[in-house]
Amino acid sequence: MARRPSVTSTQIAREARVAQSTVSRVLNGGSVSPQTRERVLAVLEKYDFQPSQAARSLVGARTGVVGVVIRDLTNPFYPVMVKAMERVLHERGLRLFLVTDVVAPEEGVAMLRREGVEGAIFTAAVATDPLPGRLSGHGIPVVLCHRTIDGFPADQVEADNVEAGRLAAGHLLELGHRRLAMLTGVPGASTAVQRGAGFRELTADLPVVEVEGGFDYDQSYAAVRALLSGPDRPTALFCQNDVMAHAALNAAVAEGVDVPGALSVVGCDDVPVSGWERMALTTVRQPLVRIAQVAAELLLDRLADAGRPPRHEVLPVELVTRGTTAPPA
Amino acid sequence: MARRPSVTSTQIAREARVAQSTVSRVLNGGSVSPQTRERVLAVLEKYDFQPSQAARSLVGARTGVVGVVIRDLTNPFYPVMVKAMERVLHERGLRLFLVTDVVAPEEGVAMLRREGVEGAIFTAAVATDPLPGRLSGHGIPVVLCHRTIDGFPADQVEADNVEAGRLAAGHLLELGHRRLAMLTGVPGASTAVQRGAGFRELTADLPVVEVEGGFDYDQSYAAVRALLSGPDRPTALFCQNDVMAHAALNAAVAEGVDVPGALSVVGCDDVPVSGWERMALTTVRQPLVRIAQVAAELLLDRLADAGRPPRHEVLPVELVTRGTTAPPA
DNA sequence: CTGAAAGCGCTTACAG
DNA sequence: CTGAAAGCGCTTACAG
Repeated sequence: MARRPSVTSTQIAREARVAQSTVSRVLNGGSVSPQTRERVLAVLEKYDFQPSQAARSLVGARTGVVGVVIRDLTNPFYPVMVKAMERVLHERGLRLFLVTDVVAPEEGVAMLRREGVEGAIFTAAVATDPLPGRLSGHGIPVVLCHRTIDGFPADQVEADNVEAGRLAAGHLLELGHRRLAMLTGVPGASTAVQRGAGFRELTADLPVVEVEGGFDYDQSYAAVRALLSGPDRPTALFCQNDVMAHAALNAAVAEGVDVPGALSVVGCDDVPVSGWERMALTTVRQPLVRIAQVAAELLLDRLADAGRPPRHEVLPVELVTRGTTAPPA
Repeated sequence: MARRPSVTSTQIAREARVAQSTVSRVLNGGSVSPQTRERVLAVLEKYDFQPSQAARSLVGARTGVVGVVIRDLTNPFYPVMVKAMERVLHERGLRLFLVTDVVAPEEGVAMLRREGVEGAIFTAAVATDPLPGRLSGHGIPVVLCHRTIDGFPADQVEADNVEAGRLAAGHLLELGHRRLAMLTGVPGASTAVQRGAGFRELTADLPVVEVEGGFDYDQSYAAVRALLSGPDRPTALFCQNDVMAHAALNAAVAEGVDVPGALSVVGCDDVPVSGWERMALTTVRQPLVRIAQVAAELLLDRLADAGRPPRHEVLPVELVTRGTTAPPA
């Protein structure tokens, strides 16, 4: 049950006939004579010694841990981001501590603080979310990634979601659609707000049926089935993210509605699955990996210079036309 | 840069006019008089105090951290497992430290040791993998989950993969297929070996074309396109996991091969995507979530009793018939 | 270059 | 019930 290191630096020191601080120096690149270093290294290797992070964190200036708050790891979107962040963080010797929706939000913040994270990246904050504020209130740097909060005094990075909405609307309008519907995301999420705003900007003179999908597959599937089986079925549907668009595509099959023959569907994100021949989703691509990288880099920069004014990066998006859109019948 | 707790238990103690050890006692449920407890609790709440895990781990009997080694988080398979494990581990107050393929395997083991994990769950070990052995060699309990290693002296849990192969073969044979192909996984992975063995058991008298997909989408996609565009195209294809089956389904579209009209496809796993109307993959379901739960439980039991003989759980599978299989033309 | 010492923030016996 | 003290395994000045 007790989980104590099998060997400690003190034991290494004893066996190498040096002071414990000398072991520490060869471990951390302090000045040590070649002979001594040699001797210590030999013992280090003999035991395959690994210094305790707990002790290091406790005494050192930094813990080397960065928190990453993910909403739902099973959304194909997030693993891609986590991987990208992990790459740049790991390169700089930082470890990452994942907090998912398995723990309650409040508990998540407590965990991050107990863990002594040097900073945290939020990937799915909503405007009303008190957590990022609470963390930075405790002096821990926060980066808002993918979803942002207007006026939040921190580094933020996101796609040009307004433009994404415009691109989707423009594409559908150009094809000749006039009976439009929009499957909306989580109320209050910046991505939902912005994508919706962009879409409405170009469709202001048209009635657009709005249905809430909450960025969730099951909710969207049910909502779209209801929409398609009801009266006044739209000829085109803009989904505020790809997961909802996939749900829509499948719901259409279930309802016997041909896509794109009887219904055009546009998504937003361009996750890997959307490129599959069986899905062939027309969507607006956002630079997923790049967004995650920038988030990690913003945090790194912040850790290097706490006084730097916050930056807000907005990355470009592009329409990817595939097989789910066509002119109305 | 320095990441020190904003408040320490010593400061709390001072403000509450008690000894630091008393603060520790109210935190950990030691015996404290109601009045004293009240007073300390007030200060604790005032600062929203969170004790340092580093200090706790260093002094305490346990770190409360469990390692989970994941091959590729972007395979839809693993997030589901991680989530399930996290649920049961979190319930018992354990945190989980994720190691993905972003770090080199050797480095992964070193990280787990530095982190002082009380145990580790491997989700994608292969027979030749030295890592599980190395970890348990350092006295750290290991559980093999999903993929197992024959004769490895540790707790293991997996699906009945041999039966899975049999079910797939039986289904295809029953439909009347005689020109079969199999898309194989990572050589040496128990899942690949067992599913392959089960499939061959029922098809021993038939020539079965084997193509290596390595459990990887891109590799499988390329392999299946080559297979379908070549001579002697099979009428049925068993894919040793769903990701490869999805690749096959999409490759078939790319090659203009109708499924199930000209080609039947069977997968293995039954990940969520396989149930989508657009995919409708006939597959062998393995109890993903249950496997992950059992893995976590096995580790918990092991931590409670290090001397218990290792258990090896094999969970049942079932055929899920959907739209990608039919009699040969 | 090297050692002795202090101290990080806690938990855990040990007295009282 | 409560406090004083030891100690977890390290890093980091500080002497020599």
